[in-house]
Amino acid sequence: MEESGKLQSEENKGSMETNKKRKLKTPAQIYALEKFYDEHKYPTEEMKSELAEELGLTEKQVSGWFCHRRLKDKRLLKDEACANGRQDISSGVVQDHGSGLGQDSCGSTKHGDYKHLDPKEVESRGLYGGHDLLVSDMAFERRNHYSENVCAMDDTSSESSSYLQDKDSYDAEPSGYPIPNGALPSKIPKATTNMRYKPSGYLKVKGEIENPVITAVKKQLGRNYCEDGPLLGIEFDPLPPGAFECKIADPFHETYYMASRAVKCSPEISALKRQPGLSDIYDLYNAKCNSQDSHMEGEDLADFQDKKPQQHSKQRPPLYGHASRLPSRNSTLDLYDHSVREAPSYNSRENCRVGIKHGFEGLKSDSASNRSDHYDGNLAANPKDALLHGYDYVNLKNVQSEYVNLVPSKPMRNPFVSMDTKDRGGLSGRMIKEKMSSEKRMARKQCDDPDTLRMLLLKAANRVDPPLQYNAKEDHIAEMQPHKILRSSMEVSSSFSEDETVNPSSSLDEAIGCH
DNA sequence: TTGTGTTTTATTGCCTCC
DNA sequence: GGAGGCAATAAAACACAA
Repeated sequence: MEESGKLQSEENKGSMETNKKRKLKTPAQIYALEKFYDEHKYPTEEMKSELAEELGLTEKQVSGWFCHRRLKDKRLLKDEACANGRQDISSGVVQDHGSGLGQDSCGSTKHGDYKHLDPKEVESRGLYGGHDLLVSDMAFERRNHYSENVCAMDDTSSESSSYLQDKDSYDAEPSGYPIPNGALPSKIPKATTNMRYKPSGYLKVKGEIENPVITAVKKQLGRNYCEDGPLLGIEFDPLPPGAFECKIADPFHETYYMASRAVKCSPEISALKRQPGLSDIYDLYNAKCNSQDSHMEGEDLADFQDKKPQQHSKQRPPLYGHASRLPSRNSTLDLYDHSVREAPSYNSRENCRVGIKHGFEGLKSDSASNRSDHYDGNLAANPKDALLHGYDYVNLKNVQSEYVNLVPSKPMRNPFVSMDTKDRGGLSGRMIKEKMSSEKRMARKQCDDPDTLRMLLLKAANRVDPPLQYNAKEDHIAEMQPHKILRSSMEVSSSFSEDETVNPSSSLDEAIGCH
């Protein structure tokens, strides 16, 4: 805490001396804060300290952020209330698609309740994020689709289910939530833990009851079902003509196609797939996305690359100018950095902006310093172990990387669970543009940032699903073909030795170096 | 490239509660 | 009186249109 505080203050000093510019929080920090805020609108001093420490911020900053965040919520709630009349008209469509619980989440009475509830009381009661959703929650959830997305793999909408379980987990020992591959992040920062990083699976949503569709998908996938998404290497059959003309008419039978729809349907994606480099990752991502609005994916990678230099030039000086200035430990900031920077692709306007505003900046600033520092120190230093032993070294990164993998170019859009439909419907042109822009940046970031890329690749390597391509019991994890992924995703021409296969780090570094 | 609008962050003052 | 929160304000950062 003090370290971080000092760190922060020193940084602030340094920056303040030159100019008293405010510092944007990194996406990682934003994410952590948002996540935390999602659970604790009014964190205690202890929590703040903890969070501040984890994020490398000062308590003051954290407090201020929460304060502003509450104000923001309030304001948004107000706006929401103003727009309520209009929303009510279409509430039938708006509410919780596919879950059948829409009425619960959008009741006008909830709003009234909120108005009469002391926020602190509300928070202390754990109403936020719980089943007993308030309008504020809904507003937040809509806005904060980022967290939704993150949870999309942890649990597409685990807000309700996980919260109750986790509500009082702040002081609980990080138990290491099982992540999709069965690996347990052995060490998850408290702040992280409290942010409900429950990689309980992409398809774990608001309970089975709430998402029969998801259950159906699971059933359909059978043994091929992977908690955190489709299997690497799965090739979905081409869609029959006109497969998408009918919108999830029968989700129980069409989910299979939906899962691949994003990949197959979008010409941009198809183009992307042809693109050497991100294609595999992209596939990985897209396969997981079950995206329904592939039309929004119209971001040409070439376009990314064209603009890349421009973006680079726009980058501000690194927030953390030097790795040495950072604590050696794995801070939450660290942990989040890889993933969250790419992650902030909220559905909401607000969150969208976060992604836009912070995503790139955070990446650049941190990638130059702490990431290489800590990340390499942990994962790259012994990526083999990281691979072999799950995610011991990667901690939250792994959990986050679940998300990272999903966000190379677009946010998670779960057609079953999210409020995307509504969001999209409500998105202004600008929002959409921003959203797309944000997605674009995210993808670009992942191309630009070696560490992120490595993270992606490693994650991808870990995601090769044994049941499909290997016998999980027989095949060693080292055989998860990281090199294969590398080749396909990085277009690394060189062949890798066995050692390289075992030690993806070197290969990755090499690849990244080439990159 | 520039102007404009929006969002985010930081600061400050006031209020309430213990 | 101190701590914590809220609200107002300023300024920076950012996106976008002209």
